[in-house]
Amino acid sequence: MTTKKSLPEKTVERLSIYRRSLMECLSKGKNYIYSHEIAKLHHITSVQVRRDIMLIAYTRKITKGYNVKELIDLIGNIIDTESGQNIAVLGVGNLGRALLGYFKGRRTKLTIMACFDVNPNKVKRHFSGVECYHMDNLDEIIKKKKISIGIITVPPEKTVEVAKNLVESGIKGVLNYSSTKISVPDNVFLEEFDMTSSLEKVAYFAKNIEEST
Amino acid sequence: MTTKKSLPEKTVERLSIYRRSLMECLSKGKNYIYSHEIAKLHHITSVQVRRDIMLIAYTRKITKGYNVKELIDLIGNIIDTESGQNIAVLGVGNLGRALLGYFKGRRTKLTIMACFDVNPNKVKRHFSGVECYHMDNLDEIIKKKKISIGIITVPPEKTVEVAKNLVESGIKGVLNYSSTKISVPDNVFLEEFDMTSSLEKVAYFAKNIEEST
DNA sequence: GGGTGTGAAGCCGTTCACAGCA
DNA sequence: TGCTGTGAACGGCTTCACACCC
Repeated sequence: MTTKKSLPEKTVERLSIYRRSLMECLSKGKNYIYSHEIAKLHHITSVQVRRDIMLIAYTRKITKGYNVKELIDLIGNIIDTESGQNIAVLGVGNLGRALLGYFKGRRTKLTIMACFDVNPNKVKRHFSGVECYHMDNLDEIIKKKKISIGIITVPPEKTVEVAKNLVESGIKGVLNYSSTKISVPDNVFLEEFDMTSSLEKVAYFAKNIEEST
Repeated sequence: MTTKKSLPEKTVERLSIYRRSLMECLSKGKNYIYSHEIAKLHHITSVQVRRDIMLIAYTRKITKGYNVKELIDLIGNIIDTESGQNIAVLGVGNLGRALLGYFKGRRTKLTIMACFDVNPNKVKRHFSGVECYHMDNLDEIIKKKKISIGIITVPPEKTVEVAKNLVESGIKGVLNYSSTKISVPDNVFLEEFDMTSSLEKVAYFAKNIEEST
């Protein structure tokens, strides 16, 4: 359908970040912005910014700087869906609650519609305004609330099962924060983030910087 | 000094992950392992695994499969330091507590020695066994406890200041989970992770998978 | 001059294809 | 035959260098 073939992953990430700071600019009354200004905000190069914008900007009217409002809309057209997408958080531990708090009251097209846990003390309570359901009702709620994205924050030993259930319920994207890796079919997008290995990576390079001086 | 020039970032991340599952193997009494077995555990290719190991394995005695114990030690030699490294968590919100819980009782060479907050109700309390100090004492504690790595989980508006203080206290590595980007001198290793943009990325690709069917 | 858009080059990381060993 | 180690090809992303416009 759409001619726009899928953007590079990195570009999508950056566009999302640009948009946030562009919205801040707008709220400060700044209506035009240069690529090098955006670049400075995010500590990248202006070429990088222009490349990214190039990939989404069909219109080519060359003026000085970008119209902030227009750019925000342009990014929205690409990364949002018309109707928005619904999200579930799996596991209401500290990390799950952090995420719930994080997204509370954001004005994007992404809405956290439900969270799940196995702890009866958490079920039926609300966390950052989001109701908690029992894992047993996963399939039902996902379908009822038309949830298409799941964020996994359950303990390692539960991860594989939860992932399996998500996929079976027809989820389209999974963000896995558990240290246990999962696999999903090709028609589900998977992003995994391992907090331990990130930290060990930082430790490794911090050490090496020290050594090389 | 060391001839081993800095490893690729991705390799370091994976080695850290390999080690975790290797230790699990060992505890199950599995003493030898093939590259394709490691690969399967992490859903990557066996070539990738062998490449990674190639970069750290000076010795070349070709047998069938790797000695698990040896491999663990080998990875440790590369990514750990002799004496270990000390870590501080900045901000004891949900995310900070998640991280503190996460690393509690891990047997790596990385130890969380302190956490910091501005909330007087948190200061002096212990979280997952780690004492919480007031942000005002950052410099003092960092030096006293020889902390070389900081994990930032404070709210966006505090991020820049906290980062500045960390750098001034002589920190060597920073892992920034705040949505506000920071900049650090060249002699400090910086890794940033933005939860919002990860989620928006997943949403974008989840959407696109759907469309392209 | 100070901006933007972009072909071409470069870099980094992954995969292919295959040699060599048990 | 089945594994490991590795040169070479490949692909994705970033940077260079420069044309073009106000």
